[in-house]
Amino acid sequence: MNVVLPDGKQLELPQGATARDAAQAIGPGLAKAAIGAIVDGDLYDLLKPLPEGASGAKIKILTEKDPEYQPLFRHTLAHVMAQAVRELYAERGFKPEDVKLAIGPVIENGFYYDIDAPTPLREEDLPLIEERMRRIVADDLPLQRFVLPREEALKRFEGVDPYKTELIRDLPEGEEISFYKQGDERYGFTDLCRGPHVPSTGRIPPHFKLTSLAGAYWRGDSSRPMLQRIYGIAFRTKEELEHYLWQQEEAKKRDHRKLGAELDLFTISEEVGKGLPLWLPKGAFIRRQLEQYMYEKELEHGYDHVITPHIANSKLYYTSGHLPYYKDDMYAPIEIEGEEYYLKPMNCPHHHMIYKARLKSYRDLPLRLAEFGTVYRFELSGTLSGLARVRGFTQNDAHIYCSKSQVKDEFIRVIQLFDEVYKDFGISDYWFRLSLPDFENNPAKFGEPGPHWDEAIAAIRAALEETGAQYVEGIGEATFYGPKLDVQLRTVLGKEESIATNQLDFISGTRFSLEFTNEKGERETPVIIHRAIMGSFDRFFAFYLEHTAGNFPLWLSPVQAVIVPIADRHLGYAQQIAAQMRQNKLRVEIDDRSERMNAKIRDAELQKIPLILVVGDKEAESGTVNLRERHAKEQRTLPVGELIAQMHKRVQERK
RNA sequence: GCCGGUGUAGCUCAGCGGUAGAGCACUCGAUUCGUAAUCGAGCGGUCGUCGGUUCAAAUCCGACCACCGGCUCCA
Repeated sequence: MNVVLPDGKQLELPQGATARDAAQAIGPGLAKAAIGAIVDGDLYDLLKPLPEGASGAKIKILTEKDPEYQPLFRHTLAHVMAQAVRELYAERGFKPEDVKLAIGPVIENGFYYDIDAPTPLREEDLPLIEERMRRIVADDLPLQRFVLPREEALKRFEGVDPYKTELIRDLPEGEEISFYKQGDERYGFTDLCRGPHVPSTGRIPPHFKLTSLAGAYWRGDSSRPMLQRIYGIAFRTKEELEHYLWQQEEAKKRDHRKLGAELDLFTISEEVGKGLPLWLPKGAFIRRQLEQYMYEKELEHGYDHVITPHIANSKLYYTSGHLPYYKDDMYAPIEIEGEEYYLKPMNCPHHHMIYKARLKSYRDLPLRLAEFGTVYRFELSGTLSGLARVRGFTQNDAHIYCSKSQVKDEFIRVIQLFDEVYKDFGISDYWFRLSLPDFENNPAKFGEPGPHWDEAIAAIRAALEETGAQYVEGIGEATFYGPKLDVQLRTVLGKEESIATNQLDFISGTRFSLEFTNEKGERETPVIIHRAIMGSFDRFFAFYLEHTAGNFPLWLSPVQAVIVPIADRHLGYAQQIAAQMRQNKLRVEIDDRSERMNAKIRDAELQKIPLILVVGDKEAESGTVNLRERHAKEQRTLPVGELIAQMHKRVQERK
């Protein structure tokens, strides 16, 4: 067969040749330096034969200088770790096969392996495992790849490792079943593996570290065994590893739970209940600002605001179809006068009843009902986290009732509203995820495919295309009543998170017998768009707090400025300008503690107050303030009136 | 909910079988100072909870609770 090198040269190779053979054919120097290859865009190792019929394939030999080879050593490290764990247990008197192995893939910055060990792994085992790993790397065990027929492959694992057995059984017929072996039977490790790997363990850069031990269900299914997952990170260079660790440290400083405590924004009290946050005055102020902002935005965009109670009769949720399917995710019912009431887990049914309260004409549509609706959901205790995952939260909720022909335009308006709002908050790195139904694997949830699904999906796709929004698609995450459009972003810790969600609903209209009279005088059922721009105020606030590291812009800062009098004799002047600023609706505090100015400035900086106003003799005489901006060393002096005008301008511009 | 880890003063942490400690914060006093921590004194803890072992438990053991890292879930 023929392969094409990056410089366009053709290379003739025998059938079954590997990338190693290709490198050798090019030259002995390259053969020595080679560590992997890119073949038609796919990462290959030196051990696996190039794809059959690869004639004309473009091949690029990788050396340690090419960052693309990173997954190779991360993958091999997972194997090295598995070997190390087996060695550790062998030392503790177990047989190697007592340590059962599930999967060990490459992930974003490293790798993990899911392990079923005879005794639980403990955190203190990690350094022991890491030490053995370093030795295996130093011993430079060569890797080999071999293929077995399905029967023989199964024979290796049957009755020994149920996980590998299941993996092989689930491989599609005709799929090649390959193994990678490092070292030998006496000192080494063999694993069922698709590859690719580095050619020997000595080629793994020593810049790795085991980071954590965690539980993980076999195949992510909570009804199956809980395995132990060891996470590791690995990089090509020491600098990359150190940079990553530094980044993680920095990110931890921005954790909204930490900042929430440091800046007196919110607290969670065990006595109130877990997942039920308490907003302290400063946090509550910002939350109110967010609500006020959204309230005005929604007015501009043609929404009507409604208010509904926090609980509802169980009948409402039978009508909606949420009971009994979501009963386990709701707070237990309250029995009153022989009837059951639930804390509301969502606002839609209440809004549907508002729609229904008066007869509707096509002239009323689209009808956009919005509410900052507080809902309660019984989330699993292990998932709760600060304000980002709670059991009681307030949604920036709205339901848009419209005709089928209006769906696309309404979705466009929703997407545009996202753009507008997120831009105002300086959030630019977000994308949409269109979640589609999975009829094949979950017919109970999604029912039958049909034109309503097709039309709904087509309308959302059209809206996304027309607005040019960035989006990805995912199968199986739709709701039972329609496709879902989530808004995704990345937290400071690099994790992808859904910040908001929108759903198209062609079922509730029927379930609740919602109607409108169309142009022809006929009764028609509206389609409903569930939309939440900020998602929940709680989670949005958590994200935004991390995004800004607590450096809120002036319009959102609970305290916009702190006045620092240099000595007590300047207190009168400080009070005078504070009064003047407050009359102009500015939020200002005076630091009148018996502290040195340096201490006051330091504390104001730590509290991330946007403006520090130092006043001393010079300022009092001239009616000015000395302004020091947050995190800026330089200062300027300006008249109080001008300061007020500048602050107003910034508040206006939301800067 | 499940797996692993952690719970000592409001916060950050030391102490890890023999009478509970430090810094910061707070209160009081002194200081009145020009751009990131002035000095001194005082207040403050049934060491997460309950039970066990021991002459003696913050310290060892068990159960529970909360939190952290994951898994799972997210209408």
